[in-house]
Amino acid sequence: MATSSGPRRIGAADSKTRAQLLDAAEQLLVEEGYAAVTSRRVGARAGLKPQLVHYYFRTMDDLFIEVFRRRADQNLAAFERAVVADSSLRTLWKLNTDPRGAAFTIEFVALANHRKAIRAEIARYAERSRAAQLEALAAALTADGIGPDRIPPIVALLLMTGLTQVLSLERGLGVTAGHDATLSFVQDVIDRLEPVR
Amino acid sequence: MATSSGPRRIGAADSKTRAQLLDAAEQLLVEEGYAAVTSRRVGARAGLKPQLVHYYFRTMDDLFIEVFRRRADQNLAAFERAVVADSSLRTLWKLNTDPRGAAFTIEFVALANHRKAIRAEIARYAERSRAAQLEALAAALTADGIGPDRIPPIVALLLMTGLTQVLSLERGLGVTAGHDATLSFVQDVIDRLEPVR
DNA sequence: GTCTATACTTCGATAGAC
DNA sequence: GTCTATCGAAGTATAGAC
Repeated sequence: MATSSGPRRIGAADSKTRAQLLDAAEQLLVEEGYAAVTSRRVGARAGLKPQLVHYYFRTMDDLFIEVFRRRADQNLAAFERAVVADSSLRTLWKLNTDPRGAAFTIEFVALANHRKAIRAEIARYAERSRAAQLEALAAALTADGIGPDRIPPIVALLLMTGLTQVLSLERGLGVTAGHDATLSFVQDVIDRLEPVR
Repeated sequence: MATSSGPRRIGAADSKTRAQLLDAAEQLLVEEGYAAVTSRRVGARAGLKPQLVHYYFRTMDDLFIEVFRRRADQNLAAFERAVVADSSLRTLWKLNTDPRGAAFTIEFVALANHRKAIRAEIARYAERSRAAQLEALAAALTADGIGPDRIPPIVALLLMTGLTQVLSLERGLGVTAGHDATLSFVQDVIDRLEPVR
């Protein structure tokens, strides 16, 4: 049952202003970390009044969730488009090492660590993303003649994900010793499995 | 040259009160994330006045750095003690999968993302830790008959680090599909290289 | 070494006029 | 849909008495 005067007005989901606020929030998040994403600063970055943040998003958590969902959906769609075009191991590796979005991911994992609503949203995306990647990788390994007895696809996926993750994380710290050697080692393995013609 | 009245008093490094504040800060960090580590909450957790935080640590950044340094030194010392006692691949893997300190690491990486002084401190530790682990892993691989032509130690190290990292990160999100299969796969590999007698 | 007191800033969120 | 105005809470940091 609604209260007497209505809980509070909320802006339309297809508003242009709303999209501008999401853009501003995402920029701040990537450039300065989630602590910089406050209603006041998001408003200023968008050239709008901070109160509009609370008009379009009930709480700051809602804003974070919408920022995450928007980007996550885009990433997943891009991955699936790329795999349809070319599902080779080489392509999957290239998609995984794409550095864009590394800062984005780190911030959200940190946020997830102490905000339940956000953790739930990220977990849902992680599972969807995992399923899509596992399917693609399993197919690529089979095509290259690597059966699950050699290495189960899930193991290969976790190794690949972990490796790209640790590389981008260390790069963020300015620690890059051994990175080039590792990248060319992986590239050699792929080149041997999938000779360039 | 010191200013007329002196910049500000600072507490002794061996103070018991100071150690209590560090303990409180570390607990808050692990349990609730770095956003919960405020002078007021640290003071309350330690059963002390919040102003004492500023007496023992000039700024909150200084406090974070001391928290990090203390734990990092302990971890590094423990690693080196363990390796001296037993430097097998099996032991190195076990040390790496130890879940304690996963939350700790995540919080500091997030912090490093937007606080320069902290990033520098973490980078220094990452390099020291990397060198120690690389040395130990290279020796273990050699002892097991795996030459650098099979897999360069740095590659093996980044794979191992990345894998344990992604596993603990996902566990934090509640996403654990495929984890058991992956852990037992790694265990099988180790068991084959280093048969239990 | 610890206390009280306090200056100053920034935050989330809401009410109500336009 | 956007504005002004504002409340109340929480944060960092400092000064100075005890």
